[in-house]
Amino acid sequence: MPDKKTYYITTPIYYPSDKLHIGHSYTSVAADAMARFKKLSGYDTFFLTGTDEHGQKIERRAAEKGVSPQQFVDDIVAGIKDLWKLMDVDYDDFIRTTDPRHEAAVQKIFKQLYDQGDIYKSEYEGQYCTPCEAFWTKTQLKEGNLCPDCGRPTETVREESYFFKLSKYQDWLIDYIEQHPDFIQPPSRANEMLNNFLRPGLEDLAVSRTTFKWGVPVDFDPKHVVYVWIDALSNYITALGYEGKDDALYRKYWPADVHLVGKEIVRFHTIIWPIMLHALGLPLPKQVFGHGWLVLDGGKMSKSKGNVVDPVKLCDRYSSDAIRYFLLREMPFGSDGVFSNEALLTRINSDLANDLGNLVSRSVAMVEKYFGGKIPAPGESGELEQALQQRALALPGLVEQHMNALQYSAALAEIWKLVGECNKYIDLTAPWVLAKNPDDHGKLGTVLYHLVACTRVVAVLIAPFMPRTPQRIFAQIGVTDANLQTWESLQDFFALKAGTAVAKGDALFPRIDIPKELEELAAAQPAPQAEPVPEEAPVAEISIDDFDKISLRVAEVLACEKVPKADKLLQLTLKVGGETRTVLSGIAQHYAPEQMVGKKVVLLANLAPRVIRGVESRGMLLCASDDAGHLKVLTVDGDIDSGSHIS
RNA sequence: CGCGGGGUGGAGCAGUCUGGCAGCUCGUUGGGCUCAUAACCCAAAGGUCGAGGGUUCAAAUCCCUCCCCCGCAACCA
Repeated sequence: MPDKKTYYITTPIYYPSDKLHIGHSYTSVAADAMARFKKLSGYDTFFLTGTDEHGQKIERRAAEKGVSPQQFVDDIVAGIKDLWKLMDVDYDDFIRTTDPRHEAAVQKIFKQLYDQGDIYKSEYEGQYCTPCEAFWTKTQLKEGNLCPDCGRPTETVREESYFFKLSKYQDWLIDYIEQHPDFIQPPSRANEMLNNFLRPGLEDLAVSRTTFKWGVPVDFDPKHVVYVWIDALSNYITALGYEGKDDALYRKYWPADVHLVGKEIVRFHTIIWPIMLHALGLPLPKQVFGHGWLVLDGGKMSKSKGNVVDPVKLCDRYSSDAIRYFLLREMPFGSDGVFSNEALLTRINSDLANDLGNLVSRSVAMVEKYFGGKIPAPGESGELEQALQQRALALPGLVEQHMNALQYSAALAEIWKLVGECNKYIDLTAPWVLAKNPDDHGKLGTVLYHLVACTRVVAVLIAPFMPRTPQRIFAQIGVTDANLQTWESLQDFFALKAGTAVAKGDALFPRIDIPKELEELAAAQPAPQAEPVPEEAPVAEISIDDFDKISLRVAEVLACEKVPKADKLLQLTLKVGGETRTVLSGIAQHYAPEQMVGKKVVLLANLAPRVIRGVESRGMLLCASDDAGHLKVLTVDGDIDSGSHIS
């Protein structure tokens, strides 16, 4: 048997610090559908997913729960695997960065890069927050070098670190990207990478850490662990056995045909990863596809908004096939799409229940009613029949074209055109009229045969997208022979034998009463939860002496204007007793400048001055804010002279 | 001038690269049908294609200017 063409597709490896949400399902379902499609259409396919399990965040999460990091990730990974099972995400391998096979290979990769001089040891100077045990870059820090996590001051610390020479390869990469327009998809993402990162110049990348232990040790310098870049990205080849005992899979499947990634991590996959591979002398993946995000009605998904969409609940309620269909049909793969319950339910009703489900239902019902449940033999084909046959025969090719461009939505739309044609065909031929005249019995048989035959084609083609529904359709139209469920069988429109017994079953997708359903969903929606507050450090008690260090004054806002080019900053001119000062405050999204004028506000008056956006701010306005993001400035209760002291 | 995406009937989108009657799904209205999951089929209404200018026989599409929205970045003492 000749070797089949191979196809290797990957998802990102997810970070198991929390349960996955519908956004993760989106990527995995897309990868799964593609893998299934390629298998169906004759490729030797390999589909990899997995988890990125190292790092400080996991280490800390585990410590908070009082379990070992390994125990912590084991639990979450079990949940992730359950989710993929529920959603029929049928991966060929699940790589965990804690797998010994992976860790060993990562050490070898790291060593090789070091030996050839692409990784060198140096010092990494950064701001370190001791309580959080975390390094932060200059850009991550809050003003005054405060820790963005806990708000406490950080100190400048030099940490020994290994660095990867990205800069050495940047010109090569720019060239490569320009020469390979398909490498980064959609093309807008390539522009983003070139303009934002590559052309301005790359800095060498710190690829090891000494501040936490939960990672792959650098074998020749065990005080270091390999940091996320090399550890995580290399999964795509370590899973195949690269640098392992048996690299047959690597030799067979690498380079990958496509890495599917969310748009937020395109950067790592199109800059760091290609450079790593190139430095190792390995070929690059053929394509990195950055897909869009599911955006919720009310904005991005977040726990504090209480709008995280749980894929498990959706699948339980509507079936995983329905959810998969929605995810793949609703939006073009490269762009963001809105997820709403209403959009989901409308899709399920119109496409799945009304169009497809009802077509199967009415076709099978007529075979039962008019032909005693046996599929009739087709008679002579008229114009309508020939048109249907041609469409059905052309369909696999069209679907394949769209899938090769990762246009899932277009592929499904193409399949649904045939569904639509069938429904129309029923109206045009009016089988219930034919049934009344015994002379038309043959014609009636032709009509019903074509309906069932088209249904078979549809069932075969939707299998990659909706793995469960085809079997339910086959059961109804009497297709038991596996040979009638293959890609090849679609070349013969008449493959289905007359005389086959049909069996009417339950509705494939029961119609949903949308207004009622939306009400129930709203009622079931959990109230917005506060973000679990692991990072909130307890505030230490202070003495009255500590408080005496703080000078609070009443200040009157004389003038106020927006700071140009800053979304959040207002520049206020304040009268504090006899003195006038300028203070900047990040409240522009809550107050218009004119609203502030005349207010008597509370000023932290003895705060060290600071220059922000070129303006010196002398003091800080006191404001109250809640978890939901509301913000109010503090004012005094009634009139009192500006400059008054507050204690 | 920080980077990028977007503005097309009531809603969500395609079409823009490569100029040629403005299209799809949902919704609305009217009609048809009774095999079917109140499903299906047909028809209609509904758009100054964000604004203005330019090129052209012809612009949603190409060029210039401007406005608005969304990410990212910045910023939030």
